[in-house]
Amino acid sequence: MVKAFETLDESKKKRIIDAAIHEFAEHLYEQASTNRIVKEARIGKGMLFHYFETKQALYEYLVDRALNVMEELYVQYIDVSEPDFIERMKGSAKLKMDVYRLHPDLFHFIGQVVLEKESRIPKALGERLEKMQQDGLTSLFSGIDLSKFRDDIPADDVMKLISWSIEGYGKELLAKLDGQTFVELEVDSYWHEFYAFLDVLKRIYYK
Amino acid sequence: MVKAFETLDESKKKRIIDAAIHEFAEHLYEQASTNRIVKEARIGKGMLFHYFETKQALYEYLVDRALNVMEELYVQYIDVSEPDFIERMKGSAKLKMDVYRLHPDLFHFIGQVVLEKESRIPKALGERLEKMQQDGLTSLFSGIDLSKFRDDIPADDVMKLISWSIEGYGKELLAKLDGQTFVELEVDSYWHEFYAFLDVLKRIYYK
DNA sequence: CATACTTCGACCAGTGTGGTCAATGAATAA
DNA sequence: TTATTCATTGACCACACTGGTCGAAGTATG
Repeated sequence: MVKAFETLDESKKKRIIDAAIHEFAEHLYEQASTNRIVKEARIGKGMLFHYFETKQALYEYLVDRALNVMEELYVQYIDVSEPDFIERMKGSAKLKMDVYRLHPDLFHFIGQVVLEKESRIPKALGERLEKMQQDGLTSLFSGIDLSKFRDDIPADDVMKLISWSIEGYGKELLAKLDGQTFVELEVDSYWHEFYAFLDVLKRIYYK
Repeated sequence: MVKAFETLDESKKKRIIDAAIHEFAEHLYEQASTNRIVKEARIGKGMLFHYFETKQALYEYLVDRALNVMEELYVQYIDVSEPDFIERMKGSAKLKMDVYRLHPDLFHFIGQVVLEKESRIPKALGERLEKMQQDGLTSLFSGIDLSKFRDDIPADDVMKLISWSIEGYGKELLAKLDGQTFVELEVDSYWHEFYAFLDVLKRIYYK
């Protein structure tokens, strides 16, 4: 029963969740191994199946948790009232990069869940996930003040071009940061470079 | 011995190669199953190990073959004498998309080979692969006439922005095309749209 | 008929799977 | 103290699948 798991002391709980997320982040459901999870979490095999009835139940618990975390972070970063497209993208990009840097396993885990062809998750969770993706899109592209864009290129194209450019920039940055650890100050300097990059994009694509 | 395999009638040979490439395209080396390969190729298990001594030998044969195909296509599409950046990118994009559409398994297979952390392939093959990647980069970015670019943005940044934009466009196009089959005429219309898109990029990033 | 080559798939030992359960330890209640 | 309850372990289970082997059957050629 999950009850027993919830009343566990925080550190052991975290160890188990981290180990499980890590395993499911690196393998699809079928390939993920409960043996490796208990080993990494440093608990006996029996305990895992005491807390969660089956591998599937564990998986659903993790998906639920991941969705909660993401939904929480989401409102913190995305400002749908901001009419400037690039400014709104700024929040979205920060969200993505922060999640990636702070919780890389969670990031990959959600990726795997989405990727899983035969959806493993019950309808309710699937709908929440889909809603999250849908909201992500609409909250990025709707209610934008299009009049700021240069008008020799259709607004839709401008938004796509800007998105792709930011995506490319983010990927390059992530590759550069890969494996490094950062003090706050250094991270700040990367954000400054990013803001400068966004200004370049404004110069290119705004009137 | 590979000799016996090479003297096989073409259709059976193709069936085996296709099945094997397909399997290694969808799984990493360890996860790829010789059982599934022989099943898909409709041959007995014994035959596979008659033609190739081990799974590893089969794998290396496939990598070699894939490299040959890629090297051949490569010279056909990339014109290093073209000084116009976007024109050169055009060839590269066509190469990528054609390979993806015509030989999607081969495309993914090479991806898996590159991805494989502990390199499975002998040094000689590894060097060929690395050379291919290296050449791919240098032949895209060196010898470009930078004077065409607008000069309020560093040339390096312009090239990156253009690359990212084309990449994004390609990904969107591929998603749109996913699963569809095309007669030549329809494909042409997509290329025309692509050329128009490249003209937009020229308008944006060239003087 | 004999010889050689092709083809098959049952079989091998090994590894790993999700899940169980008898046994022990530890804590609490009487 | 003893009795009871719950936490915890890891050996163990049946099963699935692995890369690779090999004896036998089939086929072609001499």
